Amino acid sequence: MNIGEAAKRSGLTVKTVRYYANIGMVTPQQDAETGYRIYGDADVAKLQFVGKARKFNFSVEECRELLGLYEDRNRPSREVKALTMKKIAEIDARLAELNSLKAELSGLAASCDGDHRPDCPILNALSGR
Amino acid sequence: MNIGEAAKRSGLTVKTVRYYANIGMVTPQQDAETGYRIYGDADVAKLQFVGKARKFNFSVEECRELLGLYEDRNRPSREVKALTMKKIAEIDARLAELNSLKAELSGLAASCDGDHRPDCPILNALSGR
DNA sequence: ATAGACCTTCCCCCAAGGGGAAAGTAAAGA
DNA sequence: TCTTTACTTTCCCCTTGGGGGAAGGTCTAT
Repeated sequence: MNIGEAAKRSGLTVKTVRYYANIGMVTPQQDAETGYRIYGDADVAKLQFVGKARKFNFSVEECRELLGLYEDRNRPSREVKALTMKKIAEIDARLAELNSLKAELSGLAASCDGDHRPDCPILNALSGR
Repeated sequence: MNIGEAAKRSGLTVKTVRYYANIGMVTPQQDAETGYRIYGDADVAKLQFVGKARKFNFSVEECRELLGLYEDRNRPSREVKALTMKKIAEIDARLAELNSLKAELSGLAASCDGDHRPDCPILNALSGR
């Protein structure tokens, strides 16, 4: 099938599918005459795989790694789990960061009347006073 | 003072300070002869202000807006509070997203033995099986 | 034959700077 | 005074993960 159909079946955009081909992540066959990319069912499966992994916040490089593990029928599940745990740890770090940020901003917002008057504790805090 | 001193006092890198000058956020005077940027105390205060706002996750464009409000001695504090509340809402949305992501990944990780055997529920989930 | 829907490569764009080259300037030591 | 070193300038490419669009080739239907 052509790239449009592969994109539709995998739920990705044509641009994205072409990008994955360019970076060597999912490399379809190519029609020597027209230059058209030719996708098979296995390619579409890989595209879907990568699409899901991306939704799980894995970076493109991590997706490449996961895809390698996915294709290796003998790899230990340990490696996949390690990657997943690392990703969870990253999310935890980001959660902690955002939570403390939210607490600080909430504190600032609570101290600001938010009316027509110009006095603003938020700006005062930002300006270091 | 020169850009290096301004950077040190504001806690930013020289690159960042130069970038802020280029995009018109904090525009110092310039020595007509040497082309050196000349920063005053007011410029350093603005740089510090922007630095703090950036740490609070405000985008550069939002910092520009906050800086405008900061310089306008008559603006209503309402506007500043609105910007802050919007930022808090964004953080909340991101927190919700990350939390659900973490739940899904944790579920996957828990179902995976993570040993030497090749069977891996994580990869199975990603491949849609 | 020709229109419309595909496809290709190519190049620029986003945020928010970082890295580094080439060249000018300033300050301090020998 | 000369030289070294530190500092500054502009310029250009790099990052993530593609999006937008131009110019041009291809395919399908009428």
